[in-house]
Amino acid sequence: MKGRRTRQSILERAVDLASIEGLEGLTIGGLADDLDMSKSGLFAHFGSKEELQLATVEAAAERYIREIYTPALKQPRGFPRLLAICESWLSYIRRGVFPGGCFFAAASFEFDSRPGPVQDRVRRLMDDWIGALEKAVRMAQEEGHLRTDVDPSQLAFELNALFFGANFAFYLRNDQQAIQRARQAVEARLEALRV
Amino acid sequence: MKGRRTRQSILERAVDLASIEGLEGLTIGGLADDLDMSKSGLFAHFGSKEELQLATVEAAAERYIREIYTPALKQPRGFPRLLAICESWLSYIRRGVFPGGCFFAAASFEFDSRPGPVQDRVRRLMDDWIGALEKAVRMAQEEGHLRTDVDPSQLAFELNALFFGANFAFYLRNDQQAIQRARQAVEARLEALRV
DNA sequence: CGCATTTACGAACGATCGTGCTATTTTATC
DNA sequence: GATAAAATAGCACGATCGTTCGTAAATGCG
Repeated sequence: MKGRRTRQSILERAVDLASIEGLEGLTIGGLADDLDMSKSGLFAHFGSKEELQLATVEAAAERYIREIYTPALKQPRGFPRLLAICESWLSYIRRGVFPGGCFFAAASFEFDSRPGPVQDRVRRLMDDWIGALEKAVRMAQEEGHLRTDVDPSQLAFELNALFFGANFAFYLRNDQQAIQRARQAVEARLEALRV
Repeated sequence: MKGRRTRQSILERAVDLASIEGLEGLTIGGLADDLDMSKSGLFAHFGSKEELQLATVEAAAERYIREIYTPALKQPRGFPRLLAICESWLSYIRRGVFPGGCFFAAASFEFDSRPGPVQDRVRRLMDDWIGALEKAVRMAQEEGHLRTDVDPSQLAFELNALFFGANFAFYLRNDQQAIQRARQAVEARLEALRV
């Protein structure tokens, strides 16, 4: 089936564009022009703009997991893996995996007050992501690598905040030191909790 | 002049709406309907959508400074004022000063890849804000309240990241503990640097 | 009050939005 | 290679976008 392949290439481009213009700024006609295809031809793959947005979020999630989470899982569970996730996140910003900055940071702030299926999906994915961070912390504690008097949710909150802060400083403020700053804060915090 | 008064009330509403729908999602017709006035009547106050966006950013900045910065300046310079700025920020999120969450967090992520006058203005304001944080840190050091081996830019980066993280967790994830988590992280970090 | 100025409105423009139809082209199967 | 199915294109729709313009109403000053 050629349809599936076309659909996938549409979504890859949609993810890139949405990271720049936002999921609402994403336009069916504009996306079609960008891909040199007809509006109706593209539209037929999704049936509605909302379905396109949901599919775009899904494609972004796959890229996100592939670029950040999966590589870090190669590190042994515990402190090394936790650190690898953090480094992976910062590298993902530096490499510009999404041309407009972290897709999910942008989508989180775009949809935090726009109820509907897209918000629901973004929220669930971010819950999963924070959950993955918490799990990595908990495993580091279970392995005896990390002090147990710190709440995994608390540490996951702080690490994620530093990631978003790095994205903000790097993409809006063009602060070339942003990633180094985030790394320093992450490592200082983790090092202090190391047993 | 009645025009100025009308313009101001338009902008107050525009700020609220833009914090929910975004500055691009803000619509002249929609804003006019919301205020029970004509599209062209409202339009005449600004002359273009971009001017409306710029004026909205300006109005949001005034509210931001009035709600966060000015109150904190009543505290004596040094550690008390630095802590007051942080508490003021968290309180500003809890109180819902902007109905859709922090206007500037949203605008920062919306415009971080949209070059133009609006991005320029948002960037400058955020530079000013981070600069104000740095200044508060530096004053705390000069007063002998804070260790001098920490880079003010580094600490300002970390504090701002925690603020954005709190906004994210509070508004998208509906995490009622978000503000408490941010406060804990802020206070732990500042307390550790206190002399 | 009268009058000049400011402010607001109504209607309309071309462009673009998402979406629905029908026709044509391309693909996959026998 | 014929044929059924799938994929894409073309065209048009109503709605809404930002914007313009001419006119009416409201305002403020003497």
